[in-house]
Amino acid sequence: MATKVYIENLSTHVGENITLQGWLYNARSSGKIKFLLLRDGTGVCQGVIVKAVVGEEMFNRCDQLTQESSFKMSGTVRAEQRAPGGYEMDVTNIEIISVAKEYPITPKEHGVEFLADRRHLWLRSSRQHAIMRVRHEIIRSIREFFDGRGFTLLDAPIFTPAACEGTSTLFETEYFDLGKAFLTQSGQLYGEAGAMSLGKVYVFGPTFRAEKSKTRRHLTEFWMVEPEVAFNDLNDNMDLAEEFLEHIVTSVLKNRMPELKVLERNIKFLENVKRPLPRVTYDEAVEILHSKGLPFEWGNDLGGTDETVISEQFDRPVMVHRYPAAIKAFYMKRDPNNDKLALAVDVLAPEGYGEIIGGSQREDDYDTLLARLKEHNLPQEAFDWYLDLRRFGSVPHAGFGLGIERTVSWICGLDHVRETIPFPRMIYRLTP
RNA sequence: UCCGCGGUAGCUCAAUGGCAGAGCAUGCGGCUGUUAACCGCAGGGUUGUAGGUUCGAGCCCUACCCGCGGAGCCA
Repeated sequence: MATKVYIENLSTHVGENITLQGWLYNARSSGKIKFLLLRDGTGVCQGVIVKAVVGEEMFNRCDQLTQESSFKMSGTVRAEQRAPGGYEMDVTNIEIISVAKEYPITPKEHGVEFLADRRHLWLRSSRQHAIMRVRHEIIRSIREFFDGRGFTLLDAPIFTPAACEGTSTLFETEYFDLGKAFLTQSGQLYGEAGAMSLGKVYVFGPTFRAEKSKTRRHLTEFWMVEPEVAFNDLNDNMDLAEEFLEHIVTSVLKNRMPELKVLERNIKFLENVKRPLPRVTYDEAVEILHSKGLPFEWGNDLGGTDETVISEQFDRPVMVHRYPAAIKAFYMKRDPNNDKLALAVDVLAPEGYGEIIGGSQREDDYDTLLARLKEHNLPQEAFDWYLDLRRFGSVPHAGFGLGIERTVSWICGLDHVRETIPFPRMIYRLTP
């Protein structure tokens, strides 16, 4: 048996006799020559099989290989201008591992519903493969960013006793003799506790929303990374967010360009993601909307169309800060210069991808936070531990949350978040 | 929850109220450089469900089922 090699490493094996292991991606044949496209998870390589070289028996054996059949292919690696990856193999031996039944996903077009029902197979297609690799690079670079800056990963619980923000509809479940438990919608409150111990932390895990949202931007289960830093104010928070975004996008451009090419992503907007990112206040954002003729009333939250119009004014992500406090969560600190405003910041991605980051400086005064809890009709007992963070050595602190799937969707240039996660969970989809 | 759109072959889609079709996939045959290969032949249908109008319904009408994406809410 020749050396086993991955397709991504073919360039170091030119002229050698090696073996590739994988699945049949596609096949073309003539009377005396066949072309087998083998994919192995790292790439696709075309094997050239000439009847006069391998003999009639092996040549005919290849006909058993249906789409997605698994097999081994041995032969000599050769640089080839015409091959998509730059290399192909002159095959001398084929070993069939498993012949695939008729594969439902053909190289032609399919509808999203058909593909979603076969998500476990859809993941094998080149486009989904590319998205998963970009998703991994985004997550890898996020960890690299925080780990390289003295942050500690702090895992927040999935089961929580009450809503974090009091507004969203949550999934609930029976929890032994303790009544109801809810699936977390955010690890932030726990991140704040971690920041008071470790200074700089990030929570990274799945979150759940039971809202009946049916849009291209919503999942019921999605991943969020939430840094929280003691002694940071809103400006520090925005500095961190823009450096963070720059790092993620730079990493993807550096390490996943072939995948972006598969996705036919126009990288113009990605290359623009450099500090500083533009910062506008909510008031200025409202002025932008009015100047564009949109009927927007001060005090409302920005809708999807509003976000798109604002983001179109800039060539890179834009930070909108100091929102009306009335439309933001109870834990956000008010602007000392204007009690109607919260020290909040949202980052809007370009090209209409909407909000990818939401964050704020947190209310650090005990009495004020207690009053906010009452204003929002939240049960004080459930937040008693959270109030403790203000009882025992409270400090200014701030943080934000970045939605992984929306970020993947934006960087890949997709039109729906359902393709950004291996097995999406949506209101009408729990399978596969 | 509300608004809008859709459901025809395994898949993607056509079909003025008048014989239900094409491409791909599958099977068979052909082809020595194919790039979603190409050429020929073949099999493949309860037009989402139930009613109604009509000489005649995939098409028009009513109800229901399922799905899609937009609003709201949010990442």
